[in-house]
Amino acid sequence: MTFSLTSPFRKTFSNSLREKGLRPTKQRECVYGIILDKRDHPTADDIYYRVKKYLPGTSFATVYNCLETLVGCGLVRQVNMDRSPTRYCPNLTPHAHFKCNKTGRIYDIQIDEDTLSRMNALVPQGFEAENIDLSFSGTGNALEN
Amino acid sequence: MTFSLTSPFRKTFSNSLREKGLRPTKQRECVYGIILDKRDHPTADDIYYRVKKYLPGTSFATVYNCLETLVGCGLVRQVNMDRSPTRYCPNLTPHAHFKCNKTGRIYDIQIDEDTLSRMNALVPQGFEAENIDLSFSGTGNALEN
DNA sequence: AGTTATAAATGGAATTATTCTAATTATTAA
DNA sequence: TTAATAATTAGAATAATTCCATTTATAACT
Ligand SMILES: [Mn+2]
Ligand SMILES: [Mn+2]
Ligand SMILES: [Zn+2]
Ligand SMILES: [Zn+2]
Repeated sequence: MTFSLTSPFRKTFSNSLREKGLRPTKQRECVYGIILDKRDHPTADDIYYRVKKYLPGTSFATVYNCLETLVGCGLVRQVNMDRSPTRYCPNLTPHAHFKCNKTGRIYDIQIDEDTLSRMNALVPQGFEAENIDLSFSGTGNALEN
Repeated sequence: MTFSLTSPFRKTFSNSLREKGLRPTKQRECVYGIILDKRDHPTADDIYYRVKKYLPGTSFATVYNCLETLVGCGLVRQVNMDRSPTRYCPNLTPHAHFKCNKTGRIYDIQIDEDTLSRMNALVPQGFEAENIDLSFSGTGNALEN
């Protein structure tokens, strides 16, 4: 059994890929579905093992390939904290990340427009920022989930 | 010839180490001096080759050991952007980093108190942030240096 | 100064996340 | 269908960093 996206997500998925002349394969759909399904910022490794439950033949290289493709299409975002393995996030709104050093869990933190524009205003003249990255680490309650 | 710190820095250096019962070795002094000397956010690799000019017998492991020690003493900070090699920064004031995707150079960007406290205010109740990390990437003029 | 205890430095091997390569398989369009 | 092309696969390669066992340096104490 393959991992099937629900209608609205499947539409976004195949449109985004086809716009770039890429093919909506079952591996790509599965990887995307898994990232959407449990928004816990999984690593490639995490994703690999989850994908295997649906498509047992999937290789590690494929997971990395799919992730690169999905990032390239703007469907998911990479999250890097320190030197730990890259994590993947389907939340496309402007948001920061909080990593709890006790549990290792990563939480989304919304950024309001005001604070966001203040952060952007830090960038001096002559510089053009294409990307902002804000992350916190410390300890956080794990009440949610 | 060993890399010698100027008096005020040497004082900070040996005090910070001795506070933790650590020894101010010539390798540690050299690594610290190199990071202070050219504030270009060098990688361990960069630092290794610069150190070798002063202390040719230095090993890679030692550079990593010294860096870990200096970070532990709060004399330098690690800067991580994406998955690229860790860089080292002697600027201990609250500041963000801007990476130019064309040149690879990393620039310090000061953060004013106001913006800083707004960023801190994003952290929800129940979470205690020990660290903030703000980084930008894009294109920047390389006029300085 | 000389001895001893401990910390640090060293070279090389090991680890680990990620990327690359060459061969096979799937998808699409004609 | 067939042919062209793109994607997947297994495994090798890469690269930053860490680990390990040994040697050397440092500092405290005679
Ligand atoms: Mn895992
Ligand atoms: Mn270099
Ligand atoms: Zn997120
Ligand atoms: Zn800096």
